Amino acid sequence: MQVSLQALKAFESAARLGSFKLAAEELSLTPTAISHHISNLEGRLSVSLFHRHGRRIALTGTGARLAKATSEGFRKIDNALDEVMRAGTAVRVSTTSSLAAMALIPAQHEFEQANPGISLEISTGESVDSQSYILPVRYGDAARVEPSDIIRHESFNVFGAPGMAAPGSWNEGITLFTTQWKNTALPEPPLTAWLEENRLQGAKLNCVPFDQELFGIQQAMAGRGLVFCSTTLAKRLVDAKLLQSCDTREVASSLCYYVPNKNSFETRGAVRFLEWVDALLNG
Amino acid sequence: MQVSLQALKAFESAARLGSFKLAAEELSLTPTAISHHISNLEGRLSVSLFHRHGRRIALTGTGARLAKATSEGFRKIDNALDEVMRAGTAVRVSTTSSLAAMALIPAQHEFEQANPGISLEISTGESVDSQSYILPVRYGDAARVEPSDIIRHESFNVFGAPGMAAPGSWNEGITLFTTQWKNTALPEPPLTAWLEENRLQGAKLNCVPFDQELFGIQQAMAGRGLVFCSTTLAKRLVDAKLLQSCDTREVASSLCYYVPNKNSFETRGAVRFLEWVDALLNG
DNA sequence: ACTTGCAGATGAGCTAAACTCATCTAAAGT
DNA sequence: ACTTTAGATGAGTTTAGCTCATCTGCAAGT
Repeated sequence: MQVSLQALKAFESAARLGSFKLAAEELSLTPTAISHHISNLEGRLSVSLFHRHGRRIALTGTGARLAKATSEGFRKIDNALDEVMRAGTAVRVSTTSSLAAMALIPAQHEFEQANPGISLEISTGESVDSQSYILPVRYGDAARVEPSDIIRHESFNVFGAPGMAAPGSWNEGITLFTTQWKNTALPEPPLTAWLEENRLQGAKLNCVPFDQELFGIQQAMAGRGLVFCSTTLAKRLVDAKLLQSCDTREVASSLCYYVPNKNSFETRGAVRFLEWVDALLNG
Repeated sequence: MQVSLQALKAFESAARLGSFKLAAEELSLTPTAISHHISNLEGRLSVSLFHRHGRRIALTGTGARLAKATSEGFRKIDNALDEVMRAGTAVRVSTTSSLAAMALIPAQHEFEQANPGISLEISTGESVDSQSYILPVRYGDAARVEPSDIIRHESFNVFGAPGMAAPGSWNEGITLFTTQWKNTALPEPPLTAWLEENRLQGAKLNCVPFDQELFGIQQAMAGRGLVFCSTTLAKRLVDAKLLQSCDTREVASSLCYYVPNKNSFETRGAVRFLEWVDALLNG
């Protein structure tokens, strides 16, 4: 190889900082090493890169041109490296508020315990969703999604706080929190199917819709009524006895959680996360 | 330092060529070295960069992203390095056809003899002129040029082939080749001043203009007449006895050869060339 | 099915590149 | 004039990076 990349790195740093001493600090080397590198470089290129006026140095014209190119080149490489490095030691997941709040965030610590060295970042919101290196967990119509991308087919049931859970009769004018998505492309929660399945078509229900399942669940936990929601979201709360189902039978829906291009996520962290989330939701 | 730049270089090459073997050839290393570098890199980044299917390798998604950035980064650096390296070992000069053909090119070999390790490239033409790392030697009006940029104030005289050189009388209807620049911004060659200086205002001259001094000089050398041209261009031919002056007195002109921003050329080659060309034209 | 050849992985050992230390020089501040 | 600071220089030391030898697994030829 003609010129040493380390020498170039030293030069780039010295050129940018205008001092061998500072470059040495930046690269955790001695000023001597920088000096050697640069004179080596100047020798190989038979060009002088710095003017030396005693202890003061200044780039020559050629030096300045080279510095510009090396700085840009190394910056490009360093940025990519940073991204990749984060991809190796962290998984960045974006998902719906409800799944994040009810399932993923409460279990986040368990993931990190089970996978030391991989940190899990969970975020919600549109803006985060489609940037590169982010693993999006979306909620959608199973019929419109690549089957191999699906991580959980959703079922629904009615849940309530322990005291509320088993109403003597479904005709007492019970408040039932339901969900009405803002996004009209999403299939409706299968409330009529559930009423049929449980032979409660005639029940006297006071339905109160929210635009996110999360809110209805919180209302139910607080004892303000029952909630018709997905079993996935309720699971953890049921296990913790903060919520219980009403001896009713759950019904399947056409909703599912999925990860677009699931199989294209091949980093260690992403693979572990996908295994873990599968166990969490389906296990 | 976190990751080794040589490892990145190895990775970049392997990614681009799709083979450790070919990368090894490109970098003059053994395939083993490439393999070590890449597994080192994968270890440090805790990411796999290549899929291995037996003896076949393919980039992972992460690998492809990193490869794109490293390729671009290193390409930028390598290009700059190439340019600088040429700047150190070669001077690239552009100038007028006349100066190139009559003065610089004939003496090119002498420069390279006197400066081993520096090669001199001489080119003419508009397109070459203002690209970076090119040292342009231009012909122009001394009054409009930064004095420190001037390398030669031009004088003019009349020359002819040895047989032709001393006409018995200036009234024999002599053919005189002159120059009429295409570029009207250039001062005219000082023919009237020369005629006055030599008291030949009344001479019977058959003036034939060309748009470059070169052509008139060639005509004169071929014995077709005399030429009114700059002493710089004639000098070498006079020394070689291919041309001689007519016992007339030369006159100064406002024309000069100059190098824009002459003092900003600080490469070894450029400095040597400027010293040399000064000696060549003025010495 | 067996052989041969090829591409890459792995581990040990060696070499040269890269780093540091000690010493020196020149300029700038005190 | 004295001290301090930034860098140059040369010799000595460390370690990153290379090669060699060996091993594995696939694919193509016989």
